[in-house]
Amino acid sequence: MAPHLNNVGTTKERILSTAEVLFARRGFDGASLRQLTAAAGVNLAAVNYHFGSKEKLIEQVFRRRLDALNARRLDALSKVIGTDDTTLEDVLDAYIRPALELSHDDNGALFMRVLARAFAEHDDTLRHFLSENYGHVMRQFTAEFARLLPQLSKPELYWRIDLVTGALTHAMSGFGMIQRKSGVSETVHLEQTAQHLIRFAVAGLSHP
Amino acid sequence: MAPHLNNVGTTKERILSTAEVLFARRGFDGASLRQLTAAAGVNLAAVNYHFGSKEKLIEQVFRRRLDALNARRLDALSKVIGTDDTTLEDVLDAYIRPALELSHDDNGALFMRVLARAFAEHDDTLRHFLSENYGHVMRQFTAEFARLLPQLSKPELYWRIDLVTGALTHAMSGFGMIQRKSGVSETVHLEQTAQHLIRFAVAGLSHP
DNA sequence: GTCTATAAAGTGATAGAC
DNA sequence: GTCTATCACTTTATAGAC
Repeated sequence: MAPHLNNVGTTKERILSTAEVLFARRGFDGASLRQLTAAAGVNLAAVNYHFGSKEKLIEQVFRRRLDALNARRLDALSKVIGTDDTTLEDVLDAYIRPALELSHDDNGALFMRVLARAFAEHDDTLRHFLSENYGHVMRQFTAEFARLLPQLSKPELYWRIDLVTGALTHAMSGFGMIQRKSGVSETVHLEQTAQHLIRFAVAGLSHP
Repeated sequence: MAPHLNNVGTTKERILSTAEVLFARRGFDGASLRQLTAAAGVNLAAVNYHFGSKEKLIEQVFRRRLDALNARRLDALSKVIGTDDTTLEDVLDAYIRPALELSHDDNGALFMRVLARAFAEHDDTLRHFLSENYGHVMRQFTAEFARLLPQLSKPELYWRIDLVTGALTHAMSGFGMIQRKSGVSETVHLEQTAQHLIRFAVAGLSHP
């Protein structure tokens, strides 16, 4: 065996995949370009050649997953709104399910951990990047929550969304590592988890 | 003005307070001993003299706050249990209020951010240290939740506690930075926040 | 596009004077 | 208990050969 964690795909892809794993495990500061390029089986200089800097590599790690994830969220949302009988469950399903499904392919679960880390870091540069590029998604979901929960004041609603977001981010960063019982299929496990999270979020958002 | 962030107290105390601020802002890896000792207005060598290593300094940053915080939590818990009419609200109040009160003195709010960071890091050494030293607190609260929510299966209960913990950790790491409306006193603001969090947690734990 | 070599700065930790 | 000076490394980034 080669002394690499990752030796499939192009150099650029290998770097991105390996970065995801190491950023999840040791953080953005904790994972050095030397560890990363060694694990990816590429040359140290390759990161700067392909991405320009470590900072830009970090951005690309987010972009690779979030572009697809948020597109699927908005797509799912557009399919449940606009009718008279849209429920809170429907909207939450559109938000939660794409993230849970992401947790099932290759390193998707690790990416959710990277996301949770970024969330906790409170780093201004990163927050600005995320809000700039993906803020519209959260705004669209928030508008829908406001429509479905007209009895809540704006501050009250924002409080609850913030709490639910904290809970979901935390839960999803652990999901994928949770042992599912033998005899329970992957599909059923995902379905059960989705129902757990959705019911919790409904209770947290709509309690009297 | 001296070029320091912090120049009151003993050297050891200055290091601890400054470490709390910088660890909250830049993370454990992100804040170097050089930045830290410069900001504290002490000599670089002082950290190793007083604490032995950066790792042990980090442990002391946690100890300084968590010893008091968890003692107050257990004290509050002991005062509400044992009677026939203990409610879920009472138990959650015993868990949440000490943390919110901590957020109000000097850098307490920043410590909650350090805690949220540690939570997201998934670092084994740190998790082991926290579980070893403060795990009994969470176990005692969990036992009380189990007693008050007998209709929930063990896995179901653990799921919900995990989600609530994620929400509270996230919320408290932001608390203290939230602008309170002028005209609302510090005491009232804390009371309102406590009620928010408690009601959310009750809903999340006890929904059907 | 990939390599080696190296620059320039930063890291935790320590020895030894005061 | 505090200081300076320094060791031994690691960090990101880049210049220039292939």
